[in-house]
Amino acid sequence: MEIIEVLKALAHENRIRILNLLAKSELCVCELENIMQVNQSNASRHLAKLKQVNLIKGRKKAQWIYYHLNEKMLAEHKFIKLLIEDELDDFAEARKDLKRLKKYNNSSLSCETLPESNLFSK
Amino acid sequence: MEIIEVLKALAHENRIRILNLLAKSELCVCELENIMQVNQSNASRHLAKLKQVNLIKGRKKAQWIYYHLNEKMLAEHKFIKLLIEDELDDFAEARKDLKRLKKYNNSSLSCETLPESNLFSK
DNA sequence: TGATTAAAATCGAATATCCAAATATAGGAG
DNA sequence: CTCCTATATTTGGATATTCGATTTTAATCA
Repeated sequence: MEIIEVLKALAHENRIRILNLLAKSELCVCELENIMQVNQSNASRHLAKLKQVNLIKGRKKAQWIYYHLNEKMLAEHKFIKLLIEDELDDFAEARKDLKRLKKYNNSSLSCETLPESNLFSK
Repeated sequence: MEIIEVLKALAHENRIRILNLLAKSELCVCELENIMQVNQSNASRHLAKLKQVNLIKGRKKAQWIYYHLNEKMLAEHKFIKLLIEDELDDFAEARKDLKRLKKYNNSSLSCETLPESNLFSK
């Protein structure tokens, strides 16, 4: 594990937004796409970079891959945990993401029904 | 203060090495140049980026500018403090820098005498 | 089997970051 | 003032990163 590589992985708005969301709940690409309002290619690419440096892990379930934070990594590198938990409150975009996550959780949408919905009026 | 900008400033080997050194002692550009064995332009450029996001501060003394960590920033963003203090032990280049810093401190060299010395056989 | 769909990988283009070398600035020292 | 030296900035080119669009892979299901 090369610390500089981890820092580079952390130094992108979309990747920080993903970590912020995954800290609240496990999510798959299609959910991240909708909540963050980015396209599939973008979400997937940034997830790949986070996975590459072991910040997140994927868990396959049917045709979806649910991503979650790699707790082992966070335990071994406390600064990352601190960053995600304590530093994102005044990052506007991350706050909006949490609002949309809440809206999504309150709806009864799921991966199966997301495509035909327009919860966030794409 | 934009957290993403700070993360970008942190995501470079030479800048992390600078922070690692400044955590041990206040240093000017010519000292960093010698200890890190990079050229003047390189040291200066990375210092500028660190200063731009408020991670370090400069203190002018005669013709030298001595740089030190911005303690206020570290106090307000604990994850940075944790990163610098706890995560660089197994970053080989940073360890070498500390050895050279020690060697420099044990020598009786200073900014005045550095140019004509060849402590690190440039 | 073939159609559908989630996710990953690839493409070329745009943008950003990096570098060393050269130049500029600014503050002593003579 | 002029020369010298520490530091900063600019330049031009190389490399890296990012992007949306598209294609590929792999799993599901009719």
